[in-house]
Amino acid sequence: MKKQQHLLNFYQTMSSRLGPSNWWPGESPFEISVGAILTQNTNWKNVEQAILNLKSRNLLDPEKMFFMNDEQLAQLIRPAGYFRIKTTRLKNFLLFLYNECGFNFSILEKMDLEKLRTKLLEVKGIGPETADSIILYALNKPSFVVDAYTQRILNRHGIIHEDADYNEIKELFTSCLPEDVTLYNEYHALLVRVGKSWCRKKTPVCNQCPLEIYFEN
DNA sequence: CACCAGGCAAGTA
DNA sequence: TACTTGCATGGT
Repeated sequence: MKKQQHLLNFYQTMSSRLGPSNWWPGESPFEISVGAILTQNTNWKNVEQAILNLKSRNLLDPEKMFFMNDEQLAQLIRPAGYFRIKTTRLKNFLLFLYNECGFNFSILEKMDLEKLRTKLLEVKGIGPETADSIILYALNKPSFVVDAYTQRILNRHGIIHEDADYNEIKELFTSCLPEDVTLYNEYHALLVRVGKSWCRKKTPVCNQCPLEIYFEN
């Protein structure tokens, strides 16, 4: 079967079994962007606590965080792990925001997608997944997000080779799917939900994974 | 105890 | 260029 058909069937199977995801959890483009940086190689539960630490003090605000002392910010985001490096990464991103749009996300939304992505990738601490997460989930522009779960799930179903890199996997999705923000949003959300439940790192197969069930049919 | 979590950059050869 | 290591908390 063609890869495109597989990817479309994956989506149908996950969507019908799991229902809508309503992603990304977060109340504003800024909160979503902060979450995208904090969740790098980190359990989302830990990120929630870090964001709550900021929110409860009314400090989840780009200007306040920009001028916040590094040590204070580090202590607030500590539950998210890698807290020193992530403090620097957040500050780098905040400087980017100040320079590009004066902390006004609606200006970012008007930028050309590829130009924006290139500029985000120039920020130290923002790699391809974080950039795409910000573009897709905070700015609602169509840039497919690839993560470790995506790679693992596709690999175990023989859709991609073991060492396929980020751009190769991203290109597979963008070449097979219509360029649609809602579809990109929901597809990645579903893959993460499936991955969290069924597709651990050292488990050779995705036990009871909906996609396995799809393959049995 | 080992292993993992919605990565990324810097160091080494 | 290709591989390795550091970053760190909190849950199973």
